Amino acid sequence: MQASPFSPDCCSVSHKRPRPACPRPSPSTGVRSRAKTPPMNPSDLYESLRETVLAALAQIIPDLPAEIAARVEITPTKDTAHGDMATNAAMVSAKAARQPPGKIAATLAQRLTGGPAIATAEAAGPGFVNLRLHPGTFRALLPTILAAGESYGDSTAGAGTKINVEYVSANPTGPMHIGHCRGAVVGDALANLLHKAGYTVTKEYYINDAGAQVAALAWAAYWRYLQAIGSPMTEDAFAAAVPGGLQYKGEYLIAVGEALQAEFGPALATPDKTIAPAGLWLDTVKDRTIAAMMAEIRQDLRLLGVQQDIYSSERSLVASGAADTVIAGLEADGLIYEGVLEPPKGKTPDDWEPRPQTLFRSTQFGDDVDRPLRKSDGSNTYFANDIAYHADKIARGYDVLIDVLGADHGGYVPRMKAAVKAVSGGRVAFEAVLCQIVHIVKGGQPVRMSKRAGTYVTLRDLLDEVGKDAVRFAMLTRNADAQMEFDLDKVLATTRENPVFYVQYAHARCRSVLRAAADMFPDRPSTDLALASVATDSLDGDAELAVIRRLAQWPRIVQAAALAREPHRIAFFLYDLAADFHMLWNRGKDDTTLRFLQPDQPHQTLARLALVAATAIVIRSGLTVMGVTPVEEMR
RNA sequence: GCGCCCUUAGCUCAGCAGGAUAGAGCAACAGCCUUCUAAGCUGUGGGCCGGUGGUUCGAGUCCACCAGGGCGCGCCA
Repeated sequence: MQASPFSPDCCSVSHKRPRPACPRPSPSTGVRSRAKTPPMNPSDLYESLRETVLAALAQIIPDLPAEIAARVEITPTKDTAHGDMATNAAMVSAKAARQPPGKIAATLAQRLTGGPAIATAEAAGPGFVNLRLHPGTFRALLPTILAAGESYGDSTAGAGTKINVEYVSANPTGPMHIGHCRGAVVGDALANLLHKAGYTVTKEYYINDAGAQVAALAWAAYWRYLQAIGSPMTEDAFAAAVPGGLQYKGEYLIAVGEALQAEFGPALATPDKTIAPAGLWLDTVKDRTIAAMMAEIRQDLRLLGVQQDIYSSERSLVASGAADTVIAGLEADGLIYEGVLEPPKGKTPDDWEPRPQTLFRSTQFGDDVDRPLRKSDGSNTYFANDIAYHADKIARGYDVLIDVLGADHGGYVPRMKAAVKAVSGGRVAFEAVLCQIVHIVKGGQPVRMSKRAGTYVTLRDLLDEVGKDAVRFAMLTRNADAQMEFDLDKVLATTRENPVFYVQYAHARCRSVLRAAADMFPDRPSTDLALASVATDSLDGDAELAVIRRLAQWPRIVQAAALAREPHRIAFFLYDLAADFHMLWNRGKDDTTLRFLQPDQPHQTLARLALVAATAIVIRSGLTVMGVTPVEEMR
């Protein structure tokens, strides 16, 4: 399903999964059961401060309900005049405590001031408590990051939850085009993100190789086969004989036709080299063509940096009888009946006529209307097979199924959600991430994709032109939910306005400094691990602390992005971190004593190297989630 | 006609599960730099968060209605 190869443009859109109001009780470890057993992550500074605040709050309000405590947040302040972090603890607990928030805030501030981590705490505004941390509290994070490496920021939020992310799932009817690539990138990055957040993740591709489209593809390949063996038929004559006409006229099938000729000789045609009865060749040609197309698609995906764990075939699902079994199961549950649907209001199709159909009672699970499972020729609808496919995933033990779909499939979501609920008995959650259309722009002009006009922009073309990293990063600089403009010129720009470049450049600069340091101080190991034990007290500049403050946010960004299923947040975080780092770097332009490497100041230099190395780790870690290569130097 | 999504600075977009004075880049304006830390730096101006009501101590964020844009609406996937 998803982005059919006929979608006019590119990708698609987003979603809005009804997020479980209260993050769902969660099977084993509560995703959010922090009220009881907080999944303390010692390297998450915000989380540990939260524990401190909750402890202090519990002394002021001993009988504070757990659901109130769960709403207590520690957030970075927007304005450093307010300190480093703020908590809403007093405001959210005011009602339960029957005290004005200002009073609670004042008491809380008093208790928090002067702790091991907190320098000052003061009540402010409508009941915030602003926290100012000892600079040493932030600096202490550097050894933690350096020792943890790229595992810094890993979360335990998803522990015990198995998630299947299905994405791309393009019809195997041709090479991938730019319309597929947003879903591919978003799905892949989302899966990486969920993995980092502690979920057990499977990346999956559903091969839609059972429908009429694939039959049409086989006919088209057969035409190329006839050409390969020197058939006298004209294209028009052939097209007239094909049910539904000759589709898929792209040249990419020529090689398939030639391969068929090489394997079978003239055996698939009549002796006079015209169309043989379909029964003699259709399945064979279908097999070979689908295999060829999938090889093509997998190659395209590999070039995009996407490698899925499982490829499931709709065709084999049907052939194995699994689809029939699942439908029979629903029937046994009384969820299937023969009935006649009402025509849609306001827009009655021309050829509408009431007709009894085999229907699934999706309305029992929140859908608008019941949905047909069989076509008039007796075969399954796409939906019917998709139910079976999702039932298969459910049987494989996942707790959450996420489908990354094109926006044009938004209407499909409620019925699939209903089906998953029905099949799993409500145990498994179904979520959809919808990707909006991407408009490709080049030189200020829209690049239209039209098969008829022959301007069929393939993913391969796009990758050749701008490269995998730029494509992936750019696709993640916008919420999947919203339409996006992809400017081919801008993603190649080497300026700050190109986030791909800007972030890559920050990482390259970090690495460059570390390489230079190795030359400058050959006797002082500058590995991450060695730097974890250097004294960092000299890091007290505003720009230096700004970078560390940013690094401290990484774990909460990962967790929030994973929970919201929004991988684009990683891209924005990296951009901000890169900006902080570049600013620090630029300080050294005017004032050379602020440069990282000071040949006569080894201790100060090592402290700065610790900061640089930690920054590189977090950038690398974020880029890895996005599937973008962290480069060592800019070329 | 119905349903879902979107609407934030001139432009492209953020806004982290309702929190303080709504942010960034580009463009504009004003300075600085001409560097081997190349692919600039610093600062300024710029907003009725589509509109109107509502819920709340507090709304860009939640609810209702309206307007504009996108997608979908039986045997296509």
